[in-house]
Amino acid sequence: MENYRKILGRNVRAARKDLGWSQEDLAFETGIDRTYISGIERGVRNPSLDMLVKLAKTLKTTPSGLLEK
Amino acid sequence: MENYRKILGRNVRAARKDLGWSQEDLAFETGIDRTYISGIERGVRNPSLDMLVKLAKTLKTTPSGLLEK
DNA sequence: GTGTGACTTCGAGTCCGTT
DNA sequence: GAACGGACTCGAAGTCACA
Repeated sequence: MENYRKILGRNVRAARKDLGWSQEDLAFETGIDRTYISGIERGVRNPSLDMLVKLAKTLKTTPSGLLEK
Repeated sequence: MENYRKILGRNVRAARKDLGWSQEDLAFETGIDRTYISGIERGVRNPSLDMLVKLAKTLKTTPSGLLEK
């Protein structure tokens, strides 16, 4: 089973760095806690669809895009 | 804001019907409760990433594919 | 065969801190 | 700036009876 938490983590981190943001910046922009962002990027969290949508919007991509390998 | 719960619901229902399955069939194959499947298809639930992965695998698609418009 | 409201339980998500 | 831990709150997970 492919680990989609890891895939999501990689994609979030890449998209965030593309924007030149720190985790704290992304936390502020999304309104999501910074420790939670950290957990998502490390692949240890299991976020809800609403979270994926928030992240995707802020990172200027789509939920679908965040889950592509 | 596009409603990704509805998008997911539409895609799950379409993929399920493509396989000629009832909600009960899908519930059995995924191990998820039938009423929970119903809630996802109607867009009233906010499923986690792990749920999306389970559904995608059983429906022979990908989490990313389930979130495309 | 599906929609729906109500319910309990446990993990999603927040907030504080330290390394 | 980021990883990690503890304690907390609230909503997702999971189930049921009934329409």
